[in-house]
Amino acid sequence: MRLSTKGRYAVTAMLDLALNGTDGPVTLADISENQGISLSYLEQLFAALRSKGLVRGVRGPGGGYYLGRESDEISIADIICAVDEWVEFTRCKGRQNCQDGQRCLTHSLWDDLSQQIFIFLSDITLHDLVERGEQREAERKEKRAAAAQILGLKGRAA
Amino acid sequence: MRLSTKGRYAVTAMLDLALNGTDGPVTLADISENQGISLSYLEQLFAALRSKGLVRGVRGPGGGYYLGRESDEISIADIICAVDEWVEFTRCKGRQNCQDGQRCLTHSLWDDLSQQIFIFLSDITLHDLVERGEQREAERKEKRAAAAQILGLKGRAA
DNA sequence: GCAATTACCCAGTAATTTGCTCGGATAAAA
DNA sequence: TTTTATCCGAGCAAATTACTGGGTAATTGC
Repeated sequence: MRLSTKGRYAVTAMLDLALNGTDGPVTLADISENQGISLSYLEQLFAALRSKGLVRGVRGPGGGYYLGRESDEISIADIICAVDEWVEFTRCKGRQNCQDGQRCLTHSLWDDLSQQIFIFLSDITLHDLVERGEQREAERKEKRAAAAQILGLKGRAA
Repeated sequence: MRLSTKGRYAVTAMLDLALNGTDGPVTLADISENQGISLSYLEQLFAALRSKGLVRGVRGPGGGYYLGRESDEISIADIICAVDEWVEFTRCKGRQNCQDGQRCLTHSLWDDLSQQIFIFLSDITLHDLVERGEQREAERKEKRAAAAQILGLKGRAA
């Protein structure tokens, strides 16, 4: 598993899509402005995402991108693997000195850990994140309302 | 959170230390050979690990490195953060267009996820990995023994 | 004392990755 | 047919990764 800024860009872009793509496609120009990523770089990322079926492009005016599947069918691992090219685990390829247990042990331990991280991120979907975000948002709103009421600012909070 | 090959190198090197450092310090030359990392690069990594107290160096012949703490007191997150310089979350620093909910929402969602990965890796210690490795090793040995017995190769397995 | 061995330190640099600019081509809506 | 958008690819600056090679400082065994 690998987690770079590239992966972060891809995830935030996909989140943008999940949030704003409910009524019509979202243009890369919009995402570019929202997330502060250059249009060309987004194009690169979305080429990878598209090839993996994670997004669907619609050309022409009024066009843009849709999610390729339902947001609860797209895991964070899917997204990161799509753009990070997933250069396979370090299974001691080529290094023949890894036959005898001791030496290769650390590698297999790392592989196990890597696998765990992968599974962890495979269990989190775009939908989960959005939902969690809404929940937080609601909590915050509630807190603000409660605070406003305690302070007697408005009688009943907006 | 960030997870690069640099972090992988650091983790496998620390695993090497945890496995082989029980009777005396381990030299970087050994780790270099075991893990296939250049000596100088290891020095760089260990300078960072040392500055965070994760390893302790001993100079002179017969010297090398010890773990700085007990292996169950060193988390994977500790190691990765030590070498990856932990360039802070993208909390929309500088970008003032992130005031209004919608735009900054994706960023805070990413931050949440990043935080979750961090916590996940903070809960896994070197000791955990080593132990799990031994367990796997034992399972494999058991399986081999059982297989040998079933096949009647040795009567009782070694 | 002296030589060997190790950590420690730092400057330079090749290779790779990241993220961007630019210049286009194709598809669809207006 | 013009405009809007995805698509496509070459090229490039900056950052990061990983290494080479120069040393110095501490410790050991002789």
